[in-house]
Amino acid sequence: MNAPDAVSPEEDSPVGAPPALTEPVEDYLKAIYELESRFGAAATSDVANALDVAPASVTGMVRRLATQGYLDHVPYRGVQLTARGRLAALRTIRRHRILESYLTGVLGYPWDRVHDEAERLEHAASDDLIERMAAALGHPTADPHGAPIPTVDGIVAEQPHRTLAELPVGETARMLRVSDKNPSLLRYLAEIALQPGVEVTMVSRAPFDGPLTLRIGKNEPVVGPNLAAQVLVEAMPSTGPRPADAPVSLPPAAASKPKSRKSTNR
Amino acid sequence: MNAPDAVSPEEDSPVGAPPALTEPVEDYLKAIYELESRFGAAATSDVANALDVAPASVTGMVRRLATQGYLDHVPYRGVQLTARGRLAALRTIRRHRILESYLTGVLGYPWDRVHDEAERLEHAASDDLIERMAAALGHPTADPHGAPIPTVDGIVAEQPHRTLAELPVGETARMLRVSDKNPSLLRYLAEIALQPGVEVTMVSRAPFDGPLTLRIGKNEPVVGPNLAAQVLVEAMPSTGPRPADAPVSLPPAAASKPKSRKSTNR
DNA sequence: TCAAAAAGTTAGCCCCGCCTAAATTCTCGA
DNA sequence: TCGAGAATTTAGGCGGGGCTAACTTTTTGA
Repeated sequence: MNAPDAVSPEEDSPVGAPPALTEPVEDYLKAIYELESRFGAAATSDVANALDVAPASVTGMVRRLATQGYLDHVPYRGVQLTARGRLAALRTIRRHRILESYLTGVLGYPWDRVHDEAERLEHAASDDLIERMAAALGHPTADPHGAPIPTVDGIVAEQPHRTLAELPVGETARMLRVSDKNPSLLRYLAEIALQPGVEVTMVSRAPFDGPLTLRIGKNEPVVGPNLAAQVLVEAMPSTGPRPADAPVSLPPAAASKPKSRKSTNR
Repeated sequence: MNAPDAVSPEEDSPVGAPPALTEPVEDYLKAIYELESRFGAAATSDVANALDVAPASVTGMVRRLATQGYLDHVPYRGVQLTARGRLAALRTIRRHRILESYLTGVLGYPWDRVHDEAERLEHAASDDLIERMAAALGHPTADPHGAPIPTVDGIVAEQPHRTLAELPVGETARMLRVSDKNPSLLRYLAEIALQPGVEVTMVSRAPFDGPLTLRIGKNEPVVGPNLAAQVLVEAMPSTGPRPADAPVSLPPAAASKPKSRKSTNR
């Protein structure tokens, strides 16, 4: 029997099953998503930089992804995810963050070493495995670095925030989040006990972009403005009323199981 | 400075770090290892069959792996792993089996569903992760299907065995092992409680290759000779003296943590 | 305003895995 | 022993993902 002309005789299931993206494709979508949410758009060179490939390679991949409906591409202008692309990206990000949570929460990984491992596992783990891990952790809403974990259907609870560098002298805020991509930064933060959920006070600020003195618990570490700019804290002082509209993602210091959590640095 | 002529200016570290095999390469080596230990040699068509690729593809890959020193290839004759290839294969197999053990032992996977998951994860998990999982399980020596887990330096404790089909009427033996690759078989075995470590008695045997009646605990399931041929049991009746030379791999029913283990089938 | 620099794209190429079709070699039974 | 059929290899291709070099477009600052 020959194919009828009405029904598209494509090979994949009608609806629901995602078409099984390749590893590089997942990486591109994830990187573009992150650039987009950071800068509003993703430039070719930024994507190239993020993925450590040549700009020409990005152009090629972007064209392919555009024809497949994952993104819109205006030549020389930039790239933007479609709803489809965004969902795919968020799926990968969910996997990544749940994996990071599991590795620290259950397997005792230090928080500076989970990124690379999750980066590889996120492409290999089945949905079933990811959900089992999430369940084992009590369905955490943020990863060990404070990044919110998207839901299965791609909803992310982004918290309003400012950087620690912006915290006025005398004010106290709760540490919210830090990038998972800089191991040595993470090791240092662990050393001064600056982790998501912890309260930090701006004690003083040296002039001309000089070092900042913080109070964290009983200690008063002095940090550079560079570092402080990478640490996100709550938008409002913790004494103020919490904004009721934004869904609250518990930072993992509070959200993760009372499991060991000893020695986050090695 | 230009390269001196004595030292090979290759890119990888001098010794110790394996050169990072691709996923297909790991699959080929593993498949060839398994065929070799089952039949003494690996035929092109068997490899093609095991990996579900065309025979011509196997020839191509085999040539490449031979030039890289993972195996010896005599055209039209067959293929054999070198020490290097065997070690690489065993590394993958170790990962696979530890993953299977972890998935059932910690994450509650039924034993018929771990194979596919492990098949993907084995290429992505770091050595560190694998060893953490092994440690969490108390360093098991066999996977949930009874297959021995190679050590880090590639030593496998193969147990002497016979198939359940060969067990004489009236004799009892301990179930040792079954392939992890046939989910429906595994589900059935779980149903009749025939799992590694369990004692099984051959009650009777119908003539002309007819069905076999077993005793497992209080039950007397009747199974076909086909099924029985796929189940490995101890070589010696459990009443005889255990051979002292062969290192004993505890089957996971005894070896794995007293962790839940509830509901191995789903 | 306008030219140089920066950013992006095209052209052309490579390697890895895989495929089919067409040889070639091996094996086995008549 | 010899020829058909089975197994294997070669030839020729393909797509994915990556690269460099050369070209175009955009941006920028003098």
